[in-house]
Amino acid sequence: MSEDRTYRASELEKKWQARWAEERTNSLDEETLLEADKPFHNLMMFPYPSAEGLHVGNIYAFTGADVYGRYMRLRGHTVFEPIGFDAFGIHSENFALKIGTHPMELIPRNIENFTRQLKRTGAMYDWDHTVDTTHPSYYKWTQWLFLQLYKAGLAEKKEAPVNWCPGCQTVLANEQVVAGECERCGTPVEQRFLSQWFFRITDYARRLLENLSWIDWSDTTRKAQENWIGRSEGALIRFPLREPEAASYAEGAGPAQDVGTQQSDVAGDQPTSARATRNGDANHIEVFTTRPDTLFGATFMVLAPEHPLVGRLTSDEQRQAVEVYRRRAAAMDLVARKKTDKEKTGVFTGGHCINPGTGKEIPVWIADYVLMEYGTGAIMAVPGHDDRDFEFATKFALPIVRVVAGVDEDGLTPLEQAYLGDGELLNSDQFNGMHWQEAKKAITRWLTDRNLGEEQVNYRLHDWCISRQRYWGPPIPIIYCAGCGAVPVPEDDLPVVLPHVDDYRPDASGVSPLARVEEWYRVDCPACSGPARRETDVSDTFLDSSWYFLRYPSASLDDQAFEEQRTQRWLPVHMYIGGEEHSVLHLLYARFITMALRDLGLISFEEPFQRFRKHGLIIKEGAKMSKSRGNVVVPDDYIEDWGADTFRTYLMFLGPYQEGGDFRDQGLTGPHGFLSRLWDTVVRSPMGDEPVSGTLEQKLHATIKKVTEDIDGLSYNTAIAAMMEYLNAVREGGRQTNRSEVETLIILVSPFAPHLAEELWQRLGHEQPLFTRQTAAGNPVHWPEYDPDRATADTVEFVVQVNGKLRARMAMPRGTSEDQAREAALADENVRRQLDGKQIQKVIFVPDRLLNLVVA
RNA sequence: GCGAAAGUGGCGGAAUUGGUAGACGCGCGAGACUUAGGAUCUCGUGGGCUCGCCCGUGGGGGUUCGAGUCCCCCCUUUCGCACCA
Repeated sequence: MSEDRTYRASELEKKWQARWAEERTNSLDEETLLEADKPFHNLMMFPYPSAEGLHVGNIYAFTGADVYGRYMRLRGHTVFEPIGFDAFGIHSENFALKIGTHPMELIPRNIENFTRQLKRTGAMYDWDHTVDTTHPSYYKWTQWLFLQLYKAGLAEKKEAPVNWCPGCQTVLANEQVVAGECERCGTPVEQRFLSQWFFRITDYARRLLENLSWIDWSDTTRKAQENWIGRSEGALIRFPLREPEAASYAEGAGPAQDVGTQQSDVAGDQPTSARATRNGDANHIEVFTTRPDTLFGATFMVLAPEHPLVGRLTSDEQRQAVEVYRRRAAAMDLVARKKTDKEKTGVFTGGHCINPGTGKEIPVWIADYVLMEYGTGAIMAVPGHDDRDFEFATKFALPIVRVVAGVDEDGLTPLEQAYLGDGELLNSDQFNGMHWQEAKKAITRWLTDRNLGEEQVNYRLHDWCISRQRYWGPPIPIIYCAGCGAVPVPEDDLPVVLPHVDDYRPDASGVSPLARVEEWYRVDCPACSGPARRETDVSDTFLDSSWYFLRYPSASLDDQAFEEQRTQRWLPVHMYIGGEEHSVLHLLYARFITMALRDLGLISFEEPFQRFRKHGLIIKEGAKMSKSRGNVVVPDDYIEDWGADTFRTYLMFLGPYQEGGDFRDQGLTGPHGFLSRLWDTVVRSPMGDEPVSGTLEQKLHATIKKVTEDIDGLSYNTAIAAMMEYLNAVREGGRQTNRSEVETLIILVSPFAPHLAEELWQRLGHEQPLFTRQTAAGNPVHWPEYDPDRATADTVEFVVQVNGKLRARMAMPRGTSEDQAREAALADENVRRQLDGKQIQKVIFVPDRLLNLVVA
């Protein structure tokens, strides 16, 4: 039976996978979902099922998560490890268009292929509780979620300048615009003004930021969110208006109407941010500044070209120039608009306002370097102390005044560039001599007393635009009626099923493909039964993924999105592992949705992920993997050749999991040799039944300790190295091995190589597998304990230094005293030669480590 | 420009309350064995030489008995953010 004794990974893995499927080893039954005593929700970011199949990067991510889940399971937890498919969205749709297959055919095919691949990796997914975001049974609840936010006033429709991708022909979220280009296709993004649905995530900016201080997440991810939310402290300051002499506004005339007509032909007059509604009242322009201390240095004001007060401030002489400039700015795509290296442009409006500090009149300009989307869309320009304002003032010969002086500087020290350093105020009346930090508070207080300003905190975060003028997404469940306005689809009528449309191509009109399907969008108004029309936009795919983790435990229920008891049992997610590329997109939205649901009383926690850890990225032979380079690792081939166990173990070994590493074909032989040797030890060579030998016992305990601690900290590479080291010691010199010496190792290796471990476990005569069907009571505890006393060696290698240089190593019993160590050191020939009869001036003794003799 | 992380043998990477630099693996060299297996086993493998030392963790300073680890300056790389007032 020699065949029986050869390590045939592929056959053996298929055997165990079949058994897991048959015995539902990894599926939780309803009772377990409801009652689990020690629940552990082990979540990984669900994949987008591309046509290319599972990428090695996916497997890397998933394996790291699966190792952790298996480890927790061996410690007795009931581990819920779900997987699903994030299959809506522009990416799928674009690909479907490209190959000419309808997404409703393409996506199920991709999902099937992904499922096959995922099963082959040996991860312990619960295939009875998966989600597919494109299935009506899932997006019914995505639509339901929208309705809950709508009812709570957190969803609103507003006309707004949005990022428009001419390539994908759709609106993009700010997060999907990378350096002014479409994240997906790289086309420069343009500005358009469309009526869109927004979620008021900015209402949660403060909480989203503050909770970052206590959630247990990878530091870099928290930092990325912190930057994205972008809190800045400063002041809101009101500058009284001085209207242009020649302006055609008669006293008492309603300027607002005029503003409206001025705006409409140029650009929308709505602010993007829900909170930026304060551009000033009839008599003031408001600005936000982080440097209220430089108020007296504000020598002019700059408004965004889209600012609603521009029309009113513009004088007749300047009107034409202003209009031309505004038109140009509106037409400009956002790449060009936001390029920082281009020369500043701008136009004087002819209008003025009063600097409330100096009481002097200052001119009001418009320029595209001021963005309507941030703050109030207007700035007080302080050219003396701001680089951008300095550049602008220099170009247009506007006055530059110094109001902060550093050491050895005074009011006469010329400014060759904006001064941003530390210093004291000058040219600022009663605030002269004050340190600028102090002046910030003092001037803000002074303004507050006069009702000309107040302290203000501003966030960079924008509201979340969820409308997409595309086909492949869940229709937004709103109906428009001439009489009733926007009416939510009654919950009983959900889902609003996405119809099968043959021509789902987007077009440049900015109107969704669904708007061409009259029989679909024509409906009766749910309120008045009159003729009405459905919303024809679909929602952003980030909405699908913002709540999927809530769905998993309740995935088998069709009467509610997430059932209370299950939710309480399994959420918040205990461990979430995923890529850093989702630091500010998915992870922020998921947090927002969770907070909103909690405020609505639908769940009882406000942070969705107790622990989040990012995984690193895999490169191939030192280079980024890409199709164009032709160096993409196709996992199927490797798994077929080497087995899933070797592939998994190698992926976890090639570098620190949280940092990624370099995939090298030759590298696979290392872990493969290790697993083969383990196999040989158990199966091919006779094992004795002696207890663990003395030195090995210490090594075994040290290994258990190391592997346990390393898996806890996701340091998989060093955990594997420790196991290799141990196995090498067990087999050293071809010695007779004992069953007692390898049995524990099989358990330690099982999170990485579960198939092999089960097979060896069985061959050692165990009737029950390591991973048994999970129950509410938990799992059998297999993970070994270690004895801390036995995990340390009795003998240490002790080092003797002379003047900090290594001169001798000697084996010493643990706990050797300084005197004994010194005696031994002085007996060493080499040490004696180094000392050369010199006077020992100082002795440093580190117990069980070293002795350092310092001589003159 | 701002922020974050990182620079260690031929290669992937170990080691930081400051205490033996290079664990483990790949590759390479020498040998053994053969049930020919992506074998296995043994020994070696940072550089240099006068064989006892010297040099060595991107570069340069510093603190210390002792620095890959701490401090200062600089260089390089990667990843975020980027006219955010």
